[in-house]
Amino acid sequence: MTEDLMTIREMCETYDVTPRTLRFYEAKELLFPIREGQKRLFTKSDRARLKLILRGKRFGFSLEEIRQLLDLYHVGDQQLTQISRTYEIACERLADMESRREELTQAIDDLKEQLRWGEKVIASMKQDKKAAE
Amino acid sequence: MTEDLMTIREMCETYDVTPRTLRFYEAKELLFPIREGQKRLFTKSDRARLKLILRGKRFGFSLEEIRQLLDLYHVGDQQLTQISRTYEIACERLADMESRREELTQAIDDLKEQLRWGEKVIASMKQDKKAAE
DNA sequence: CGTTCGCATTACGTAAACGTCATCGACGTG
DNA sequence: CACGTCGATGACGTTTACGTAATGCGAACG
Repeated sequence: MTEDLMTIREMCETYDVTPRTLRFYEAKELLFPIREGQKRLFTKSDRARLKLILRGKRFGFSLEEIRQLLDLYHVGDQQLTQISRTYEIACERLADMESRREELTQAIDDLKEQLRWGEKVIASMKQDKKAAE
Repeated sequence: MTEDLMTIREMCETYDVTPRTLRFYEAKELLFPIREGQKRLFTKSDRARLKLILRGKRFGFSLEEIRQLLDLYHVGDQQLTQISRTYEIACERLADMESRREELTQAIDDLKEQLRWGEKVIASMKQDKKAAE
Protein backbone atom coordinates (compact mmCIF):
# COMPACT_ATOMS: atom_id res chain seq x y z
CA MET A 1 0.00 0.00 0.00
CA THR A 2 1.02 3.53 -0.61
CA GLU A 3 0.27 4.38 3.00
CA ASP A 4 -0.46 7.86 1.77
CA LEU A 5 3.23 8.72 1.97
CA MET A 6 5.84 8.58 -0.75
CA THR A 7 9.60 8.94 -0.77
CA ILE A 8 11.29 11.40 -3.04
CA ARG A 9 12.29 8.61 -5.39
CA GLU A 10 8.77 7.31 -5.73
CA MET A 11 7.57 10.80 -6.43
CA CYS A 12 10.17 11.23 -9.13
CA GLU A 13 9.17 8.08 -10.91
CA THR A 14 5.47 8.73 -10.57
CA TYR A 15 5.54 12.28 -11.85
CA ASP A 16 8.68 12.19 -13.94
CA VAL A 17 10.56 14.92 -12.16
CA THR A 18 14.00 15.03 -10.56
CA PRO A 19 14.73 15.14 -6.83
CA ARG A 20 16.23 18.54 -7.37
CA THR A 21 12.93 19.78 -8.72
CA LEU A 22 11.00 18.55 -5.69
CA ARG A 23 13.46 20.10 -3.28
CA PHE A 24 13.32 23.28 -5.30
CA TYR A 25 9.54 23.37 -5.07
CA GLU A 26 9.76 22.86 -1.35
CA ALA A 27 12.22 25.72 -1.05
CA LYS A 28 9.79 27.88 -3.00
CA GLU A 29 6.99 26.83 -0.66
CA LEU A 30 5.01 25.02 -3.30
CA LEU A 31 5.24 21.69 -1.52
CA PHE A 32 5.38 20.86 2.18
CA PRO A 33 6.57 17.30 2.61
CA ILE A 34 6.79 16.13 6.20
CA ARG A 35 10.09 14.98 7.64
CA GLU A 36 10.96 11.64 9.05
CA GLY A 37 14.30 12.44 10.55
CA GLN A 38 16.08 13.96 7.60
CA LYS A 39 14.03 12.44 4.86
CA ARG A 40 11.11 13.95 3.09
CA LEU A 41 7.81 12.16 2.90
CA PHE A 42 5.28 13.46 0.42
CA THR A 43 1.63 13.38 1.38
CA LYS A 44 -1.45 13.04 -0.72
CA SER A 45 -1.81 16.78 -0.54
CA ASP A 46 1.68 17.23 -1.92
CA ARG A 47 0.86 15.00 -4.82
CA ALA A 48 -2.29 16.93 -5.62
CA ARG A 49 -0.33 20.14 -5.50
CA LEU A 50 2.42 18.77 -7.68
CA LYS A 51 -0.09 17.79 -10.32
CA LEU A 52 -1.45 21.31 -10.35
CA ILE A 53 2.05 22.72 -10.52
CA LEU A 54 2.98 20.61 -13.51
CA ARG A 55 -0.24 21.47 -15.22
CA GLY A 56 0.15 25.16 -14.55
CA LYS A 57 3.64 25.10 -15.97
CA ARG A 58 2.41 23.79 -19.27
CA PHE A 59 0.37 26.95 -19.67
CA GLY A 60 3.29 29.23 -19.09
CA PHE A 61 2.35 30.23 -15.56
CA SER A 62 5.36 31.08 -13.46
CA LEU A 63 5.96 29.16 -10.25
CA GLU A 64 5.10 32.27 -8.30
CA GLU A 65 1.75 32.57 -10.04
CA ILE A 66 1.14 28.91 -9.44
CA ARG A 67 1.94 29.34 -5.77
CA GLN A 68 -0.74 31.99 -5.46
CA LEU A 69 -3.22 29.70 -7.14
CA LEU A 70 -2.32 26.84 -4.84
CA ASP A 71 -2.90 29.01 -1.83
CA LEU A 72 -6.50 29.12 -2.86
CA TYR A 73 -6.73 25.41 -2.32
CA HIS A 74 -5.56 25.31 1.28
CA VAL A 75 -7.29 28.42 2.62
CA GLY A 76 -7.39 27.29 6.28
CA ASP A 77 -8.81 29.83 8.71
CA GLN A 78 -7.90 33.29 7.64
CA GLN A 79 -9.57 36.66 7.75
CA LEU A 80 -12.49 37.53 5.54
CA THR A 81 -10.47 40.25 3.85
CA GLN A 82 -7.71 37.78 3.12
CA ILE A 83 -10.06 35.28 1.61
CA SER A 84 -11.78 37.93 -0.42
CA ARG A 85 -8.46 39.06 -1.79
CA THR A 86 -7.50 35.52 -2.68
CA TYR A 87 -10.87 35.13 -4.31
CA GLU A 88 -10.24 38.16 -6.48
CA ILE A 89 -6.87 36.86 -7.55
CA ALA A 90 -8.43 33.59 -8.52
CA CYS A 91 -11.09 35.37 -10.56
CA GLU A 92 -8.41 37.22 -12.44
CA ARG A 93 -6.53 34.03 -13.09
CA LEU A 94 -9.70 32.42 -14.30
CA ALA A 95 -10.35 35.22 -16.74
CA ASP A 96 -6.74 34.95 -17.80
CA MET A 97 -7.04 31.25 -18.43
CA GLU A 98 -10.25 31.62 -20.39
CA SER A 99 -8.76 34.23 -22.67
CA ARG A 100 -5.74 32.04 -23.13
CA ARG A 101 -7.94 29.20 -24.15
CA GLU A 102 -9.64 31.35 -26.76
CA GLU A 103 -6.31 32.37 -28.15
CA LEU A 104 -5.21 28.79 -28.15
CA THR A 105 -8.31 27.81 -30.04
CA GLN A 106 -7.57 30.51 -32.55
CA ALA A 107 -4.01 29.32 -32.95
CA ILE A 108 -5.18 25.75 -33.40
CA ASP A 109 -7.57 26.79 -36.14
CA ASP A 110 -4.87 28.77 -37.87
CA LEU A 111 -2.47 25.88 -37.75
CA LYS A 112 -5.10 23.47 -39.00
CA GLU A 113 -5.76 25.63 -42.00
CA GLN A 114 -2.06 25.92 -42.64
CA LEU A 115 -1.84 22.14 -42.52
CA ARG A 116 -4.60 21.71 -45.05
CA TRP A 117 -2.66 24.01 -47.31
CA GLY A 118 0.48 21.99 -46.68
CA GLU A 119 -1.32 18.81 -47.64
CA LYS A 120 -2.21 20.30 -50.98
CA VAL A 121 1.35 21.35 -51.64
CA ILE A 122 2.68 17.92 -50.77
CA ALA A 123 0.06 16.22 -52.88
CA SER A 124 0.83 18.35 -55.91
CA MET A 125 4.55 17.83 -55.47
CA LYS A 126 4.08 14.09 -55.38
CA GLN A 127 2.05 14.45 -58.53
CA ASP A 128 4.83 16.37 -60.23
CA LYS A 129 7.32 13.77 -59.20
CA LYS A 130 5.20 11.02 -60.69
CA ALA A 131 4.72 12.98 -63.89
CA ALA A 132 8.47 13.45 -64.14
CA GLU A 133 9.18 9.74 -63.99
CA MET B 1 -0.56 55.64 -44.64
CA THR B 2 1.48 52.94 -43.04
CA GLU B 3 3.26 52.33 -46.33
CA ASP B 4 3.58 48.77 -45.19
CA LEU B 5 6.74 49.67 -43.28
CA MET B 6 7.12 50.53 -39.63
CA THR B 7 9.99 51.86 -37.58
CA ILE B 8 11.10 50.10 -34.47
CA ARG B 9 9.35 52.68 -32.34
CA GLU B 10 6.06 52.26 -34.09
CA MET B 11 6.34 48.53 -33.69
CA CYS B 12 6.99 48.91 -29.99
CA GLU B 13 3.94 51.02 -29.46
CA THR B 14 1.73 48.87 -31.61
CA TYR B 15 2.66 45.58 -30.02
CA ASP B 16 3.77 46.75 -26.61
CA VAL B 17 7.30 45.40 -26.72
CA THR B 18 10.68 47.04 -26.23
CA PRO B 19 13.22 47.78 -28.97
CA ARG B 20 15.53 45.36 -27.29
CA THR B 21 12.97 42.61 -27.74
CA LEU B 22 12.61 43.28 -31.47
CA ARG B 23 16.36 43.32 -31.98
CA PHE B 24 16.62 40.16 -29.95
CA TYR B 25 14.04 38.44 -32.10
CA GLU B 26 15.93 39.51 -35.18
CA ALA B 27 19.15 38.08 -33.75
CA LYS B 28 17.32 34.83 -33.12
CA GLU B 29 16.06 34.87 -36.70
CA LEU B 30 12.44 35.21 -35.78
CA LEU B 31 12.06 38.52 -37.59
CA PHE B 32 13.74 39.86 -40.71
CA PRO B 33 13.26 43.61 -40.93
CA ILE B 34 14.83 45.27 -43.95
CA ARG B 35 17.46 47.94 -43.52
CA GLU B 36 17.39 51.51 -44.66
CA GLY B 37 20.96 52.46 -43.97
CA GLN B 38 21.33 51.47 -40.35
CA LYS B 39 17.71 51.55 -39.37
CA ARG B 40 15.33 48.66 -39.32
CA LEU B 41 12.06 48.75 -41.17
CA PHE B 42 9.48 46.13 -40.29
CA THR B 43 7.30 44.73 -43.01
CA LYS B 44 3.81 43.39 -42.94
CA SER B 45 5.30 39.92 -42.78
CA ASP B 46 7.33 40.84 -39.71
CA ARG B 47 4.20 42.08 -38.03
CA ALA B 48 2.34 38.87 -38.77
CA ARG B 49 5.24 36.87 -37.41
CA LEU B 50 5.47 39.01 -34.30
CA LYS B 51 1.81 38.44 -33.54
CA LEU B 52 2.38 34.71 -33.78
CA ILE B 53 5.47 34.95 -31.60
CA LEU B 54 3.64 36.82 -28.86
CA ARG B 55 0.79 34.39 -29.00
CA GLY B 56 3.04 31.37 -28.89
CA LYS B 57 4.83 32.72 -25.86
CA ARG B 58 1.65 32.84 -23.84
CA PHE B 59 1.34 29.09 -24.20
CA GLY B 60 4.79 28.39 -22.93
CA PHE B 61 6.37 27.68 -26.28
CA SER B 62 10.03 28.57 -26.31
CA LEU B 63 11.31 31.00 -28.90
CA GLU B 64 13.11 28.15 -30.60
CA GLU B 65 9.90 26.15 -30.90
CA ILE B 66 8.12 29.20 -32.20
CA ARG B 67 10.83 29.69 -34.80
CA GLN B 68 10.24 26.19 -36.09
CA LEU B 69 6.53 26.84 -36.31
CA LEU B 70 7.10 30.10 -38.14
CA ASP B 71 9.26 28.33 -40.68
CA LEU B 72 6.14 26.50 -41.70
CA TYR B 73 4.66 29.76 -42.84
CA HIS B 74 7.35 30.77 -45.30
CA VAL B 75 7.96 27.43 -46.97
CA GLY B 76 9.31 28.79 -50.25
CA ASP B 77 10.60 26.19 -52.71
CA GLN B 78 12.23 23.41 -50.79
CA GLN B 79 12.42 19.71 -51.28
CA LEU B 80 9.46 17.44 -50.82
CA THR B 81 11.17 15.60 -48.00
CA GLN B 82 11.84 18.88 -46.25
CA ILE B 83 8.26 19.99 -46.52
CA SER B 84 7.00 16.62 -45.40
CA ARG B 85 9.22 16.77 -42.37
CA THR B 86 7.99 20.23 -41.56
CA TYR B 87 4.46 18.98 -42.00
CA GLU B 88 5.07 16.24 -39.47
CA ILE B 89 6.47 18.67 -36.97
CA ALA B 90 3.44 20.86 -37.39
CA CYS B 91 1.13 17.91 -36.83
CA GLU B 92 2.89 17.12 -33.59
CA ARG B 93 2.59 20.72 -32.50
CA LEU B 94 -1.07 20.68 -33.33
CA ALA B 95 -1.66 17.57 -31.26
CA ASP B 96 0.32 19.19 -28.48
CA MET B 97 -1.78 22.32 -28.63
CA GLU B 98 -5.02 20.41 -28.64
CA SER B 99 -4.06 18.40 -25.60
CA ARG B 100 -3.03 21.59 -23.89
CA ARG B 101 -6.39 23.06 -24.59
CA GLU B 102 -8.09 20.07 -23.06
CA GLU B 103 -5.98 20.34 -19.97
CA LEU B 104 -6.66 24.02 -19.82
CA THR B 105 -10.37 23.39 -20.01
CA GLN B 106 -10.03 20.94 -17.16
CA ALA B 107 -8.09 23.45 -15.12
CA ILE B 108 -10.68 26.12 -15.80
CA ASP B 109 -13.47 23.83 -14.62
CA ASP B 110 -11.54 22.95 -11.49
CA LEU B 111 -10.90 26.56 -10.68
CA LYS B 112 -14.51 27.49 -11.30
CA GLU B 113 -15.66 24.89 -8.86
CA GLN B 114 -13.16 26.12 -6.34
CA LEU B 115 -14.48 29.61 -6.80
CA ARG B 116 -18.04 28.52 -6.17
CA TRP B 117 -16.84 26.97 -2.96
CA GLY B 118 -15.01 30.20 -2.10
CA GLU B 119 -18.19 32.17 -2.64
CA LYS B 120 -19.97 30.03 -0.14
CA VAL B 121 -17.25 30.47 2.45
CA ILE B 122 -17.26 34.21 2.02
CA ALA B 123 -21.03 34.36 2.21
CA SER B 124 -21.14 32.36 5.40
CA MET B 125 -18.37 34.44 6.95
CA LYS B 126 -20.26 37.61 6.22
CA GLN B 127 -23.26 35.98 7.86
CA ASP B 128 -21.25 35.13 10.96
CA LYS B 129 -19.95 38.64 11.13
CA LYS B 130 -23.44 40.04 10.99
CA ALA B 131 -24.61 37.65 13.65
CA ALA B 132 -21.75 38.70 15.89
CA GLU B 133 -22.66 42.37 15.77
C1' DC C 1 26.65 74.83 -35.58
C1' DG C 2 26.09 72.72 -31.40
C1' DT C 3 22.79 69.78 -29.32
C1' DT C 4 19.16 66.77 -28.87
C1' DC C 5 16.67 62.59 -30.76
C1' DG C 6 16.15 58.25 -32.47
C1' DC C 7 18.33 54.28 -33.52
C1' DA C 8 22.43 51.33 -33.81
C1' DT C 9 25.91 48.12 -31.68
C1' DT C 10 28.59 45.94 -27.96
C1' DA C 11 28.83 44.20 -23.70
C1' DC C 12 27.65 43.06 -19.27
C1' DG C 13 23.70 42.06 -15.90
C1' DT C 14 19.60 39.50 -14.26
C1' DA C 15 15.60 36.46 -12.88
C1' DA C 16 13.57 32.01 -13.35
C1' DA C 17 14.02 27.20 -13.09
C1' DC C 18 16.33 23.99 -12.54
C1' DG C 19 21.19 20.85 -13.53
C1' DT C 20 25.45 19.30 -11.72
C1' DC C 21 28.97 18.29 -8.49
C1' DA C 22 31.00 17.57 -4.08
C1' DT C 23 30.36 16.09 0.35
C1' DC C 24 28.08 13.91 4.07
C1' DG C 25 24.98 10.98 7.32
C1' DA C 26 21.87 6.99 7.69
C1' DC C 27 20.83 2.09 6.39
C1' DG C 28 20.95 -2.47 4.79
C1' DT C 29 23.63 -6.49 3.55
C1' DG C 30 26.80 -9.94 2.11
C1' DC D 1 32.68 -3.99 8.79
C1' DA D 2 33.42 -2.52 4.33
C1' DC D 3 30.50 -1.17 0.66
C1' DG D 4 26.92 0.50 -1.96
C1' DT D 5 22.57 2.98 -2.16
C1' DC D 6 19.41 6.62 -0.88
C1' DG D 7 18.71 10.97 0.52
C1' DA D 8 20.25 15.64 2.39
C1' DT D 9 22.70 20.04 1.94
C1' DG D 10 25.42 23.66 -0.26
C1' DA D 11 27.52 25.85 -3.87
C1' DC D 12 28.19 26.84 -8.37
C1' DG D 13 26.81 26.34 -13.42
C1' DT D 14 23.41 26.82 -17.28
C1' DT D 15 19.77 28.25 -20.41
C1' DT D 16 16.22 31.38 -21.76
C1' DA D 17 14.67 35.85 -22.60
C1' DC D 18 15.37 39.76 -22.28
C1' DG D 19 17.12 44.56 -19.26
C1' DT D 20 20.52 48.01 -18.82
C1' DA D 21 24.17 50.81 -19.54
C1' DA D 22 27.90 52.84 -22.48
C1' DT D 23 29.07 54.59 -26.69
C1' DG D 24 28.52 56.21 -31.45
C1' DC D 25 26.22 58.04 -35.61
C1' DG D 26 23.21 60.60 -38.78
C1' DA D 27 19.34 63.70 -39.15
C1' DA D 28 16.67 67.49 -37.44
C1' DC D 29 15.95 71.60 -34.78
C1' DG D 30 16.57 76.10 -32.57
